Amino acid sequence: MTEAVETKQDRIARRQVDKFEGRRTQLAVATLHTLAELGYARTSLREIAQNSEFSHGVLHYYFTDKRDLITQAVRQYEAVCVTRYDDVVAGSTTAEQLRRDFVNTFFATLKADAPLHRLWYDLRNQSLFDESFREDVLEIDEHREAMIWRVISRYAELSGGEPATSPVASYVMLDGIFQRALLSSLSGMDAQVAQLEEELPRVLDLLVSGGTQFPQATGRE
Amino acid sequence: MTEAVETKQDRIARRQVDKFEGRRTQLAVATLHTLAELGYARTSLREIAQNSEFSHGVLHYYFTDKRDLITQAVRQYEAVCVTRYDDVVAGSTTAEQLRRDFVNTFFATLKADAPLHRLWYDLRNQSLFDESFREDVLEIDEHREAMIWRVISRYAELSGGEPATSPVASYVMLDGIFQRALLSSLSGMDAQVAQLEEELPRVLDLLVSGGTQFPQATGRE
DNA sequence: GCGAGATTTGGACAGTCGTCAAGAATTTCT
DNA sequence: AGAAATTCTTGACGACTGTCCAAATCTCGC
Repeated sequence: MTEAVETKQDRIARRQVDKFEGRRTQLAVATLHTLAELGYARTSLREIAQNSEFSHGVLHYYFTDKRDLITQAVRQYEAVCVTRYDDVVAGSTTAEQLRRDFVNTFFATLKADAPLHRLWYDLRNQSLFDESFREDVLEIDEHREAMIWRVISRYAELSGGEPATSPVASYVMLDGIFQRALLSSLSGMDAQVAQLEEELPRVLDLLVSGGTQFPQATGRE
Repeated sequence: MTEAVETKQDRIARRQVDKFEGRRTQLAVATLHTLAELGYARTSLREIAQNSEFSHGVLHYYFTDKRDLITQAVRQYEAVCVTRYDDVVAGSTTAEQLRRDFVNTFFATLKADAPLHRLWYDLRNQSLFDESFREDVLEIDEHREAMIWRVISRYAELSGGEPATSPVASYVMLDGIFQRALLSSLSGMDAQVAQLEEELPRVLDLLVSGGTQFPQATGRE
């Protein structure tokens, strides 16, 4: 039988593949940092390499393309961003606590991860021009929407209300607030950031108990 | 007196200045179209010149910089975009009519001017990385906010309600819906665009009559 | 219609870009 | 330890960028 030999070869091959994948993610992380710093338009492969411990040639050893590299970096971003409010949802036992923790986390990540967030908006915008980004962008946006919907539906549950809008509407409205707060924050307009922070709890109430209730209150469609 | 002579020279000089400014706006329009087509990251001066009837060298005769040129193009955009709902506000006599006309205009320009809108979001995002764009972007965003607030406050007036959020919150929430509808539209996800269109009237009601009323109902602060 | 000034052209420049390949350096296997 | 395979560096390439400039063309007052 060749089984024993194959498993041995497989082990070797798998270890090599793992190492290969390890370097890929390592370089993807360096790419992510460079993109967050410079934005898509001004990020070059040589600049990415300088933010890693390798030279620029190695990027074409691990990635076929610049597109391949950036796509991988975007996927790295997703892993970081998409579970941001899960602890808030899991750890809250009252509506007031959930609302407070959500608002705090919202503005904490706004300030702490501002470069990463502006990168996301940059890449999402690129997908409006470059079709090859669209698939990944839409998938990440779905996950972000689901993340927000977990907050909204849990808040409705705890407060005894019903969501007032669809999942997608809830997400994009809160995302609009986040984008504006990000722009204000990076522009040093602290007063406006504070105003939005003060107003966000009221918006949350608007989205779950205000006005006519959203017809289909169940999840995605 | 030299007055007669000066007015004559002035006439000549003014005509030349007018001609100069005319070319500037003409080239700024060509720039706007190129940017809307390719996005900021892939727009080059030679590409802009090809979309005009001149050669690439002439751009440095009328503009000092690439930045100067793009800034001028952005200002061109503002003139087009910022009065979009004024007719809707002026021509509506009932809340129902205003709501219907607003939603229709909202999705009409979404589809008709999609390239222009994605350019705006592209440039607004650039300002997150490039400080030199921020001033113009913030000014345009203020005008857009004021434009939306005219709709919201008029709708509140006609419906006998009060705005439920601040001007900035109303604007960014509706803008979030617009961005998402734009992405969905460009991605061919017509069902989602239709869903948002169907939901927008309810969102509008949420923003003026739903939940607790916004404390300071007057204009900008 | 002439001539001075305004306008436009097209090429040259110094950089930077993504991509690639040849060879050095390193790791891994026997 | 030596051989084989891998990983990484370095330099080169053609294409493209923003900028600048000398010369060609055009405009318009006289």
